[in-house]
Amino acid sequence: MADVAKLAGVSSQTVSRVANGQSGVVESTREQVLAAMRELGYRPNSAARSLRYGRFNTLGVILFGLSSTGNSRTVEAIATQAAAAGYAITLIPVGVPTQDNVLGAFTRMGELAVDGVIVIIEVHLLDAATVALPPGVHAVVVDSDAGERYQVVDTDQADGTRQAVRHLLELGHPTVWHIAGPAESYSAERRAQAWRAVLEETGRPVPPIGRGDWSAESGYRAGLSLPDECTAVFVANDQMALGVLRALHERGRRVPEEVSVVGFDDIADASSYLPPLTTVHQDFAEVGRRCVHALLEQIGSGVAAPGTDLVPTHLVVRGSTAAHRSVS
Amino acid sequence: MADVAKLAGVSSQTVSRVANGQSGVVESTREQVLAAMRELGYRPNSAARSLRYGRFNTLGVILFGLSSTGNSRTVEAIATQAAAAGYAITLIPVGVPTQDNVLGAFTRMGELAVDGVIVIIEVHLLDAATVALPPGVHAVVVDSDAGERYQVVDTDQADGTRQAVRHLLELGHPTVWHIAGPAESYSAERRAQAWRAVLEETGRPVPPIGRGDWSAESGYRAGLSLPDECTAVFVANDQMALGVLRALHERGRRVPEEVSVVGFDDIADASSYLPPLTTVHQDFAEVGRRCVHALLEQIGSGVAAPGTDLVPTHLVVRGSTAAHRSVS
DNA sequence: GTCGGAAATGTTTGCGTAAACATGTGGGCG
DNA sequence: CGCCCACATGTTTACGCAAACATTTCCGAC
Repeated sequence: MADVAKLAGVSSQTVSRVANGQSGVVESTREQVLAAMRELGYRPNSAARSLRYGRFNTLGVILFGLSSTGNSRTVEAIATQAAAAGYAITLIPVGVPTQDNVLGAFTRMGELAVDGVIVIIEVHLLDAATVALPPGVHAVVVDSDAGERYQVVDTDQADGTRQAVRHLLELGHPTVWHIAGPAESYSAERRAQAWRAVLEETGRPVPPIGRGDWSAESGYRAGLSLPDECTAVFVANDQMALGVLRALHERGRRVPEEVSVVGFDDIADASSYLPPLTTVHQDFAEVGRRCVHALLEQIGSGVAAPGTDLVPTHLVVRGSTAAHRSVS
Repeated sequence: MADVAKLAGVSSQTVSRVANGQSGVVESTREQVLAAMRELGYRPNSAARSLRYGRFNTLGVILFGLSSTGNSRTVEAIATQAAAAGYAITLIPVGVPTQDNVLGAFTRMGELAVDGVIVIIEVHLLDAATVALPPGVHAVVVDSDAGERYQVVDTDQADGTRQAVRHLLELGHPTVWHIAGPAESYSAERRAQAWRAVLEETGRPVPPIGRGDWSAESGYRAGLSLPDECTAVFVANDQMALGVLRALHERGRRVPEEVSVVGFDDIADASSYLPPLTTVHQDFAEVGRRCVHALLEQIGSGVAAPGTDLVPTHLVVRGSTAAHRSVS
């Protein structure tokens, strides 16, 4: 900056004013400064800026992985929304979501150049009081039930599940089987609980639960283990549903004629599955938007407002569900 | 920091030494300082650190979107690898990859707190000399042919395509149709060129090319337009291949008995498609690793080494391809 | 006892920026 | 014609940290 000032024949303060587009600089001077900037390839040093302002204009995102279905879309929405507000986002990946690793990420994050963090670890470790964010850090948590201690943005998992299960029951299926996600996952647990609740409320038998790890492959394995009397399955995400479709196909059970399948997420591919998948639509982008909005508000006001913000879901009926026909 | 120093009864320099784990601090003093840090919840200010050191320990990633299949996996690998080297990564999303937007991102990036950038915009704008990174910025570009001006890490698109097309020809198909990605995409063009080259080398007729936008939905539409005489299709990515499978299914054309389909990417779901998809495996994680490695080296040495680093690909044969049987 | 030297700790300084304050310069108005 | 004010620009300072240098302390050797 000093070099620019010298070349333009002005003080560094004037350069600063030009760089920030402040008024009070006469046009001819501005031109000179801009020319000097171009010539020297001047670019402001954001570290110094941050130091001066005490803010980084950066948000951190702590996540377990981008590969899991919705995360990348949520992160994308966060990035877009943050960019619109003049914030950059920094990714803090946590390899394996063990307690130690998560704690480690929180610690590192504390030293990172961020004004606040969004936590998307998908694992209900935050519920345990042993794992806590450093005090004084502005944070918004996605998909957790730590709503009493943190500001939480969550998809309305329970409602989406209810819609899915009721849809199947209304089609005349005697009951609905369930293939859940990993037990450590908060979302998986929520969906499983809601599934069980609907069955119990309506007096249906509750079949044993299947488990997968969100991957299509695990869904395939779970699908192979489904008993023959099963005529309706609610699968905890679309990718596992894809695996279930394949398993049922290999076993010669036609979908939807013999078995109805419902997924969760409504990823872009779901409408191209064979058959196109009936699934619960989740608005990842909206989750991202609300996270950023809530976090920026928290940073701006300086106070956290614990509580849970639920983003609605809705069932999208496609070709993988049909009315139950009793075995003739 | 000054507060900690006062509370511990030492100078701020000693606090600094403790914070950085330097030697030359007697145990009792260290204890006191650590205690004071804990009590005050002290966390070092990374802006000041960066300002002092002149480095941010942060890499920027300029990308078009995380939704496109491989990007999220590449970014994940980048994040993991960077974290291992003590670097954080900052995402710089570019909404629509127009020239203006990309230029804008480059400009913003110049002001960002990063030591270098990885560009994953998937669009061959960088080839045009009109769009250039700010001079003096350390950069590595993914999937581009700007290898003469930048350091490029690329998947061996051409070789993967050759393997795919030859595989189909060896199965006895008279020729191979192609459904390409968007014309703006560098990868799409590379794959289309390689496909055409193999057909020409082997003296096969070159059928008209189909186009999609990488989405399953667009693959579905392209699949509906395939003529009846088509017995083998090479689709530019797995998601479009999924759409093609659906289109063929709806048209009553059996895969692989009547039509063989090959995809590209080998995403996790591909093995669960109906039928499991034969596809070209791409090592996204390796791409990410090499990017980070190359970039860190460039930052360390201060000099760029333009050139292209090709990550190999290989064909994974599954159930969507079979020997050609002449129409009887 | 004194001196040298090593180890522990303190002091000064500058990284690049922008706010706050200081200075200069010109024009309008009484 | 002089005064004052508005506006353009310059100077000083502090942000938090750590390198470089300065000082203190303590120990052993003579």
